[in-house]
Amino acid sequence: MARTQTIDDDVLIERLSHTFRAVGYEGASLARLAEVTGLQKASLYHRFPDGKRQMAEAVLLSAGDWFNEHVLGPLAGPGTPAQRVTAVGRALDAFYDGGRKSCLLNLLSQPPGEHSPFAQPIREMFSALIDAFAAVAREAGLGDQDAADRAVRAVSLLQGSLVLARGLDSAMPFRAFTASLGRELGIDQ
Amino acid sequence: MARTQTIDDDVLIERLSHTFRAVGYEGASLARLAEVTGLQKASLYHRFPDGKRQMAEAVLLSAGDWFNEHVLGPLAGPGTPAQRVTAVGRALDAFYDGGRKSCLLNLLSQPPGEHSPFAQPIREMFSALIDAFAAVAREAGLGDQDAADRAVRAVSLLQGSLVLARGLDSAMPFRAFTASLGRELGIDQ
DNA sequence: GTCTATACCTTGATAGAC
DNA sequence: GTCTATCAAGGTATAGAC
Repeated sequence: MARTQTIDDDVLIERLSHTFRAVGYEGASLARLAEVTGLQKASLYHRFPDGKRQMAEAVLLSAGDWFNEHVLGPLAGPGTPAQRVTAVGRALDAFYDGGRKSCLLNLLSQPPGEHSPFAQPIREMFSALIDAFAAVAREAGLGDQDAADRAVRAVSLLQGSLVLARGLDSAMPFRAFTASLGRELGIDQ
Repeated sequence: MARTQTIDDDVLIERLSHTFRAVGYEGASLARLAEVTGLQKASLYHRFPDGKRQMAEAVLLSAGDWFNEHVLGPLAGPGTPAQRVTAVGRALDAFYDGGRKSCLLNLLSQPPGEHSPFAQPIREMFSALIDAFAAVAREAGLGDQDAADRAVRAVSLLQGSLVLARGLDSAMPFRAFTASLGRELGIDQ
């Protein structure tokens, strides 16, 4: 035994993600990451030779893939704007577990020093979500400027409702966000 | 020398606050805190016998005082709702330096273990701000439920715009928030 | 009240056996 | 591919002189 992989890449990433989202980058010590994955630290380094930073990058990349498939894709896909936004609301609810899980883009925004290796992917993912919201709002009939403003507001609301949900230890703010997303983007429901 | 206090309590707290808001709780090492305050670690422990946790608590308390004086007070004070909200918008702009500084309530929400010593004050401060926003919205003529919903949205927008401002490295989302605060609370401008 | 010096522990990371 | 054992560095915290 132990010559073959004991834990699948997907499961591994999932558990790392869970930990980073729960305690943040600095709070996720290697000892903790080893514990939640059931691997020893040396085994984690075998999978991620560049260490913790690479683990977080992999988690961020995985989250980006999920977002592309379940959020950005559907937003640009078939169906009426209302249908698409409703589907995306459900996807976000699943992704953030009804407001119980935090967003990596928030948690990874404040760690190492000034030039974080996560800064660029974070910026890109925020921008992509804003653009996708703005596009669907334009499709629903809004002008360019109005659609852009509402898209920024919608992403702010998403992030802020998650912060508030954690701070209040209540799912309510996030539920209010998902319920209001369509209206926020100027889409009749 | 060195038998008398070399740095005033207010200045000390201010510099600690600046650091916690810049790099978060775990990112704020004692070495760093000593450096920014100009004190040695042992001197910090003389001022805060319970160590780093107590420093963060003091910073949180100080921020709470500032909020009471410049935000919660004015919101309940004299003037029309529109005037009060405008003044509070300016205060928030100063407090968050136009979106360049983060919110302690976000940064301190995710650190030590499950039962953070900051959880309760954070919850109370979020609740107080929501209540204050709701009260002024009711004064402006909104119904109880509508006012409560909008207050939660306003606080979510505040937090989210700060997250987004940091992630995008742009003041725009936060500026958009302060500009829209009155409208958000149902107040004619 | 602040300092220098240090104790002690946890951190991220590596070496080498199996 | 995973393990045990270990390392140097940096973390929080303390002792004791001035």
